[in-house]
Amino acid sequence: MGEYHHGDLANALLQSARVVLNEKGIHGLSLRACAAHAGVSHAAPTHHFKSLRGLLTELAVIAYNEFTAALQAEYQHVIHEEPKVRLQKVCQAYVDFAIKEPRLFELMFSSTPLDFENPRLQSSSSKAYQQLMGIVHPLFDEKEMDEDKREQAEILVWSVVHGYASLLMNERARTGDGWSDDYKMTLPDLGLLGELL
Amino acid sequence: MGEYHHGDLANALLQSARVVLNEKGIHGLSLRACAAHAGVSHAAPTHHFKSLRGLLTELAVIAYNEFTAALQAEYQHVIHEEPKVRLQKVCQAYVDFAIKEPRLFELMFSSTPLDFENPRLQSSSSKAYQQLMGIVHPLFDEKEMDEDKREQAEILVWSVVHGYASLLMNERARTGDGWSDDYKMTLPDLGLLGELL
DNA sequence: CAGAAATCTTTACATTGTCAAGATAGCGGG
DNA sequence: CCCGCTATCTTGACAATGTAAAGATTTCTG
Repeated sequence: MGEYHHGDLANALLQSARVVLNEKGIHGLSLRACAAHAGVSHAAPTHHFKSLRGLLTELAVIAYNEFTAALQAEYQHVIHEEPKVRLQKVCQAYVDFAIKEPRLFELMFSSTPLDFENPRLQSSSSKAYQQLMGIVHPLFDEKEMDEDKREQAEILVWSVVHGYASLLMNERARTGDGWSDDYKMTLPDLGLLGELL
Repeated sequence: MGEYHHGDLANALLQSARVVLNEKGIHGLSLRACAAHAGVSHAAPTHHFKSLRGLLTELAVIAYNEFTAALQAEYQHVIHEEPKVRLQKVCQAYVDFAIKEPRLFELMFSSTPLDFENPRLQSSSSKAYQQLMGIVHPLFDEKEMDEDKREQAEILVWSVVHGYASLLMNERARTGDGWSDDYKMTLPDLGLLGELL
């Protein structure tokens, strides 16, 4: 059993962590459970990640990277559409990621104690933000807005899509991980806000 | 030391829980810490709340009630203003609650394992939702929208204010519980979305 | 006023994060 | 070829925590 020098135990543990995360949820994820799933001793993870916090942080880095990639992929896919459609579809991709990887989304944006001093996490999370804002920004080119208003409007767009995804995940948690009403999986037309406000 | 029959230990423990929550954060809140703060033995809380989950659930009930009360108070305060101003100010009250009681807001909407089967929690949380929707709904009276669109637009309004508050709390967690940029504490004018979409 | 019920304490145990010490493998220098 | 060095992993241990069981104490009830 005691195989020394696994080769790439750090990544193997991250893979195990992801499995455990999806099975047991974020609060069932323990260092010892990851170690057991990877087939190593209970204290092995400590030598690769400083602590549980360290492991969750590295997993969050992976999550942010996949999240950014998903947004980028959708953006490339709809790059020739008109601005409003682009925005709607990229925002839908935001929601889709939360639906497809609810535990990772939870890890990224819930109040999990991550190490925000970690430069890897800072980089990956700020890239995700820059990615989304880089997509939203061109929408303002036709409008007449000063820089302050632009930034505020960008934040509002981010807020609405993030809020929708968060509330959807929240409802998912309440109703017990199963969705009855599938129609909520599609983000409503953002133009409705334009009609209203 | 061993004073039996405290009188109202359940509420005393909830008060202690609130203090501990504000001091140590949601992950530092333990049954034993609450018991110690209330001056009782470490196993006392179990007899009033079934488990840690039970205590967090009751604390969330208090949080939802205060949240609803805050929204209601602001609504009464601006009831004579025009619809858009009403909406903006009530949404600001939503954000203000998150700013004033960040730990309670965290408890309510983060991925904390609460007992959503608890009828008290179901009641208090759904009341908060009904409260906000009851405020948003009159805004649609002048508009021509069918019922489906109305509901979707309501959800979007909820999403934008909740998303803004969530992202603000998120940033607060990253920057270490201290705000440098105070301007973010005021929700941007929702009319900006109208100009854009 | 005595037994019963409610309330709290004490004791105990499993789980977990984390640290320290030891064991094992791969590696380079003689 | 072999000795020692370093990285890697295991074993053992300890404190904190949730939680259950059993005992002690107070209040209630008939």
